[in-house]
Amino acid sequence: MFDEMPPELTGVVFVCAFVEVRLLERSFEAENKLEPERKTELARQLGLQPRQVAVWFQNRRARWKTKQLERDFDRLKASYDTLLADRDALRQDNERLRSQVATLSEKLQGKEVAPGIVDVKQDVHAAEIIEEKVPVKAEDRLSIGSGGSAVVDGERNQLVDSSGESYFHDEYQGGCCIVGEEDDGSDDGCSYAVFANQHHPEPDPDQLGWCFFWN
Amino acid sequence: MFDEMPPELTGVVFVCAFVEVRLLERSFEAENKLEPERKTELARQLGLQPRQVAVWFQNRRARWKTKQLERDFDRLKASYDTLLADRDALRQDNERLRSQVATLSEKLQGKEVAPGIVDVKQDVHAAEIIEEKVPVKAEDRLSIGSGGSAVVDGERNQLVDSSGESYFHDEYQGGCCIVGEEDDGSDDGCSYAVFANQHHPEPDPDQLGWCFFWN
DNA sequence: TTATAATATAATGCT
DNA sequence: AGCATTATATTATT
Repeated sequence: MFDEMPPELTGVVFVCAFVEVRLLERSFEAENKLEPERKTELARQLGLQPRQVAVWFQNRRARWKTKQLERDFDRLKASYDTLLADRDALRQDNERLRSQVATLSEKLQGKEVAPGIVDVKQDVHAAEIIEEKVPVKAEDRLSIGSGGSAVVDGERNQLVDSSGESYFHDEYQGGCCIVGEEDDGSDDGCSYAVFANQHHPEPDPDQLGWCFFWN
Repeated sequence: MFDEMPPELTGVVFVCAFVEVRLLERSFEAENKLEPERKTELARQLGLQPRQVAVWFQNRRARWKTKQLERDFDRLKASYDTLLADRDALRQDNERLRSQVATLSEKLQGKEVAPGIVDVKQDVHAAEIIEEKVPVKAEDRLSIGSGGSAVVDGERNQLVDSSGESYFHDEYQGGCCIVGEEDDGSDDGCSYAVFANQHHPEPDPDQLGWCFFWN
């Protein structure tokens, strides 16, 4: 393994030899930045040039930043999925309420005229919203995907690469699966899960992958 | 500027001297990958080792990938913002509809009882859904933030920095609300909504905020 | 002016 | 080839 090592000053990992790198790592965890004194101290402990220690910290910061971007992406993705499900739920609820209003208004036909608000702005939110397309598979982006919230993706990706530029080869199609339980402590807790996606906020039998419940 | 240049083989940019790098860039734009023949050809044209050309392409691909991740993040962020605004609009509409239903139900007092759906799950979407907290300022991450869509942020960020590690100063807390409908086509469609978050896909009683149903 | 943060780039070795 | 890592160089900042 050390065959290729040049005779001159070698890399940090080799000098620090697999064990002492942790010293650098621990030091980095404690403090992102490197004060001059800590630098010389670390250099002394590791038998490296202070310059090398400084460089190591610089590169370590760069690495951290990249990883952080990946983490943030995954977090945002999860939030997005949640929010999407939330919105779709609201759409449906909205639909339900509209028909309810319609029903009630009908029943009021004999009495008074309905307050006149009923059918205004009927389906604004459901129909006119621009479809969002966002990248999906975080795992495809980098080898170390967080693995979270991959539950519902994957089956229905349509391989529509509209941009032709992204590493992502499929467009986000939506979909969410949530399982809950009653919080009142009752034992017969009914649980439900439904699927929907943003292109089909209305649960249509064809797109509806499944629907189950248990207790 | 060339004072510090070592006498031996210098870097690509120096040999290619500010103008000819474009040859590499153009070549890269045309084709991400580098076939052996193109490699030798480029090396010949630029007076570089084929090895150096290969390395240049490798590093160039890595750079591109990083940029791509940033672009994808910004895209996702924009979608998220749109979606958030969308959801908030739906919430408002929902409120409006609910009060409308209440009003209509009141007016019906003399006739029949309202269909029994009215006050169950009173304000689920508006009140009980946990506020999502997601990373906001894409501009803070990099100097070249997309700059768009700051619309919906800011009001609901709680500045809870649980990790203390992120460039973003607040953490996502999860929260989801799903509403479904029976897919059997029956008209009395039963709808459900449950809560969960990404850290607890399994509904655990402690984390489960609430659960409701109606029909 | 020196030091350093941030960034871009080159090169090496491993898989 | 892809990837992680180390190192050097440039620029902006303090």
